[in-house]
Amino acid sequence: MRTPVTIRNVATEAGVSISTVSKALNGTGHIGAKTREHVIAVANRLGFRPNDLAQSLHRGRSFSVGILSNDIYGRFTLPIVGGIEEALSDNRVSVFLCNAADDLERQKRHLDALLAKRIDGLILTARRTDYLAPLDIAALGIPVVHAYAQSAAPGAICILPDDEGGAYDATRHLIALGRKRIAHVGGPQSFEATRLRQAGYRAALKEAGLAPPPDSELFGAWSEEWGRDAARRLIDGKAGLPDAIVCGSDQIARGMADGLREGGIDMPGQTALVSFDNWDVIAAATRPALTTVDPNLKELGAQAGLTLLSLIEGKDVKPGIRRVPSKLIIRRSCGSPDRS
Amino acid sequence: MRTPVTIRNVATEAGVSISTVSKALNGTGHIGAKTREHVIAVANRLGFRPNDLAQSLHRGRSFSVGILSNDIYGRFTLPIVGGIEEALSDNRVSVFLCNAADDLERQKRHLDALLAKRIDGLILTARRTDYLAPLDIAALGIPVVHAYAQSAAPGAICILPDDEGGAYDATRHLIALGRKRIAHVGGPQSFEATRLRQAGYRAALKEAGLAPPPDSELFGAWSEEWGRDAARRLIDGKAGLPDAIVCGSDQIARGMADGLREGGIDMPGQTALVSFDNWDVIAAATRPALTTVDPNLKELGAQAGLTLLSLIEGKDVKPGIRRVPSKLIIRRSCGSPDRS
DNA sequence: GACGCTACGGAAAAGCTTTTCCTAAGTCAA
DNA sequence: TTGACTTAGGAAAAGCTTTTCCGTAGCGTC
Repeated sequence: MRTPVTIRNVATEAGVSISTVSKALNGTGHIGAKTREHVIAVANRLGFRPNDLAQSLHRGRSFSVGILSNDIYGRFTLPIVGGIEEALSDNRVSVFLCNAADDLERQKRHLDALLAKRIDGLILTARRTDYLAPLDIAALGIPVVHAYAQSAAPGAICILPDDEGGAYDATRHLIALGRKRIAHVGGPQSFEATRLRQAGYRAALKEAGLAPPPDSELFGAWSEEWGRDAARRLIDGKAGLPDAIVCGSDQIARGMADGLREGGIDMPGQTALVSFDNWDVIAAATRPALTTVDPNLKELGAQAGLTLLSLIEGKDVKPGIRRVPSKLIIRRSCGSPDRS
Repeated sequence: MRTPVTIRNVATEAGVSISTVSKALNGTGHIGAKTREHVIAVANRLGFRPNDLAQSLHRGRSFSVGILSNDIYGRFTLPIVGGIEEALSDNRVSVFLCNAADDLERQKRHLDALLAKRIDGLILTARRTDYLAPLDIAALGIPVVHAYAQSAAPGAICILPDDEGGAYDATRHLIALGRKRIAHVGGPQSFEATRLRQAGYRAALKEAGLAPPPDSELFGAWSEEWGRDAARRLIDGKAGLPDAIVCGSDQIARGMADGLREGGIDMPGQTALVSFDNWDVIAAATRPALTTVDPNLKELGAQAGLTLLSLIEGKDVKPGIRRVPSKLIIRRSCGSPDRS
């Protein structure tokens, strides 16, 4: 392990003082052009890289932030963290990743370490959008943004997906394709996301002068198995087969597609499907490939990162919930020309 | 944004010098018990948290490391990074996450930032195990470990999954269950992982005095579609249906299972399946649920983290490739009692 | 030649902590 | 009472950088 080159090494080699090196490299003070060029050449030759820790000590800003995730293993985490990392690294800020893992003791340890490292700010992420972060953010003394998580703290800033708007758009899309008897098969009702997606579905129906068919708003697990069960219920139901189904997630939709196909239903001919998540490994592999609402999680992460940056820079940011618009990804399951 | 409490604030409040505060809090030097208790009480009351940056400057170690991932969005990344993070945070080391995204310019920027922040070490991860990191690690001057990636650099340390051993175990398991005509349906031959899994399958067959049935070693994409195609080829093949199939991934196996079921084949009765990845969203949802090789990626990450820690602490670590043993996760597809 | 102004670079202070060296006070033994 | 030793705490230096203040030299003008 090599000792990094310090400003003193450069000063000695260049035959000037350390303040001259600093000024030459930073273009500050008054350093003659010849001296400046000479110092820069020496610094480059020696591979001098200023010690960021020392700089941070002096400038009062570390150009690092923490991501404290409550679910580092969850599939939503990847695009969110990816979006955060990209937005911040593009702005010279490095990102610590910490996994709290639903463990308050671990969370405390991470916070202690991050605060000791004088991070400029913190982003909290969770597994589900209705997660209430158990954290006194005011006591941290640094800017905090919640991404895919909420907070009971006054003045909190939360960046969330637009579940209601996404379901509204997806249902509108089906209506625009001429579908009239549209069912909704959601996840667990205990999830706010389930309820918001249902609300968006209902809003679109209402606006079109339609109503949900009888017994066609169903709820179950976030699983393919529930999707297959729901398919059987809709095939066997007294109300007749819906001509379209809004599924609460790609997994449910995949089960629904398998169940309908095995029940002899042609998709999207007899029944069209749309769903949520744009979880590619599922959505693209389902037969037919799923038209699905992409919650734009990478963009959500990027907005969280940039919002935190604004806070760090002392800009005014309006507190509260901000919802990132989703995108409808068209594949075959809805029956419109495949645009993917 | 509140200014953090410094050691000077504590010294002033406690009526002692800053060196006394440092000694009292660290249990160094000679500080009387009464003075020590008083200083600690004041420090706690003020919420003093030593500035880690200043400490790092003095002690020459930052207790932070970098993870430079070449695929932050890939599904292998989650458990690897999770394992790294957990192992290191349990040892007081914080983890920077950086996404190089197959972009040498971005990679350079990240490295510059990390080296300036005087990280203690670096872990490189990639999307595939045969990725050769394009990096002169000797020039970094800090310890480096590769996790799920390789390096042409002499003395490099690479932690990889045991693809060959996992396929060997899975195939041995099928043989132990009495299967005799065992096919192999892998991913792209351009992947080292495909070739190693095939080698493990062949080793187990050879050891049992068996041979691959004719036309039963097939290769295609990492996709369900390829799995369905392969199912048709095996059903229609002249060699007769194999009584077991080793699939190169869960995705391939899922397509295989769908293809076989739709071709009227009973699984695991007529044909048993094993596969690779233990990608839960696929493996558990496949009908029948997949017996699959878990490459133990979280453990791989943990070992990478602990290996880096040993390097940082100046311990002797043998260079080269280290393979983390996999685990065979038993579900229904192999035909043995469901132990999951 | 004297005075004033500006460019230039060095020394010192500052940011925050830890460690070392020094000094004073207290205690004990002769 | 004196000398030796130990405890206790403060001042200064160190880690690495940036910034400010100061002094000197050079140049131009009167």
